[in-house]
Amino acid sequence: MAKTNAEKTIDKIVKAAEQRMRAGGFHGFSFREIAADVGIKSASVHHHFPTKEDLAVAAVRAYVEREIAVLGDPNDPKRKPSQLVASYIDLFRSALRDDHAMCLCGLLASEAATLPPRVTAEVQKFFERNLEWTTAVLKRANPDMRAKDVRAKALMMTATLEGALLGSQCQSKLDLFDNVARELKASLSL
Amino acid sequence: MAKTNAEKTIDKIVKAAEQRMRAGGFHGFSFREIAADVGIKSASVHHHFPTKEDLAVAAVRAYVEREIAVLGDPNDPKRKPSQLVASYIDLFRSALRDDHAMCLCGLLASEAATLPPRVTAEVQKFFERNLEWTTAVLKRANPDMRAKDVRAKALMMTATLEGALLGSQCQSKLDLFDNVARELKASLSL
DNA sequence: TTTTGTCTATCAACCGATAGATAGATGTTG
DNA sequence: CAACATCTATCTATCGGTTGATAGACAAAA
Repeated sequence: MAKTNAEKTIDKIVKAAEQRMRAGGFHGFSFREIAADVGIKSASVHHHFPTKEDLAVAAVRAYVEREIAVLGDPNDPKRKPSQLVASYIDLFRSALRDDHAMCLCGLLASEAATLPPRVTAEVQKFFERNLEWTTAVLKRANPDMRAKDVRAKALMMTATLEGALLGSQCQSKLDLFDNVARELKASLSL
Repeated sequence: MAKTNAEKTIDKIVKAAEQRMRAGGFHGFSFREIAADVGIKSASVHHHFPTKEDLAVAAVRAYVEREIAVLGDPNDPKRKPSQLVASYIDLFRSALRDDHAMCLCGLLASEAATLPPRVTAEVQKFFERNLEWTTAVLKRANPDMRAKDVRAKALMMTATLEGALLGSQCQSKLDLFDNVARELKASLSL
């Protein structure tokens, strides 16, 4: 089923909002900038997303859905846990290498205190979904480990990657990220 | 030597700017908000800090100097490396517990792409100074390790703590941070 | 004909920044 | 010491520009 013109416009708006937010956060972009990116007027953006909160929520949802889809099933027997971890790391790495940008939800999480409530809620979902996925993978890799310890390892994995993204993009050095990723892999003993 | 009234005002402005930025980033605060926090008018803030960039630079500098001063000498023979690491972790933890806020430089690093150049430069210095300190500590703890590996471990330590701050403050759960911190300590084998 | 997506035009509020007045502190000179 | 001059920190008032958001016209599509 082909997309209607309206759906194409909406996709373009959401994509532009994601990119702008990944560069400057929720307070760092405007409807007029988004409109210019897409090639329409700001009133037309408001027609699809009445408020800035609506637009940000849509952008975060799309981002999270895309991420979860790329990661796939953590219990897929055709993929080894070590491969899944590697693909998880590579997902974060690609944000830096391909988009030269932060993880959208990492950036928004840091602004959480000043975000509209529904945006904060969507960002929280990102971390919950990540924790489910990473916990499932690490549970497969460490079947004998206590659930609490698996969870702690899973938390650390995401935290380390988000933090590595922070530091690396500030200094725009991909090798910083790679050093951290290598060390992380080692500490997970996979 | 006592502080003049002007110095007191400047301190209040810088402190307010730090707090506002730690909540909403560079694009998330205004001169009028700062002025209201301090109890003066926005024109008076401009008198001390002509541009927003100037104010942000001053806030970051003060933040970094304070952090380095709290950490102290990484080679102080009276403090064991494990104690120094514990105090480093606690520094990040206190941001969450006492201020209910992000690390200023962690937040600004994520906005780096849209920051005025001198602000980005100060934030980079934060990470450089942190890397010097953590490398010195971990070198003491692992005298036989190759310098490159020590550096990687040091990078991971800061990255993990910044990332833990991100996730924890978004969900406003201190125990998330503590779980990550415990796991980090374990992986450093101290 | 109704619905939909876009437009133009506009709003009040807020933004960073500047100009100029004023009062008080500080310093200089007779 | 007294008188004058300068400097400093604040104020009020305002600038041009931007912000998120709304109203209403219009054309195309269903």
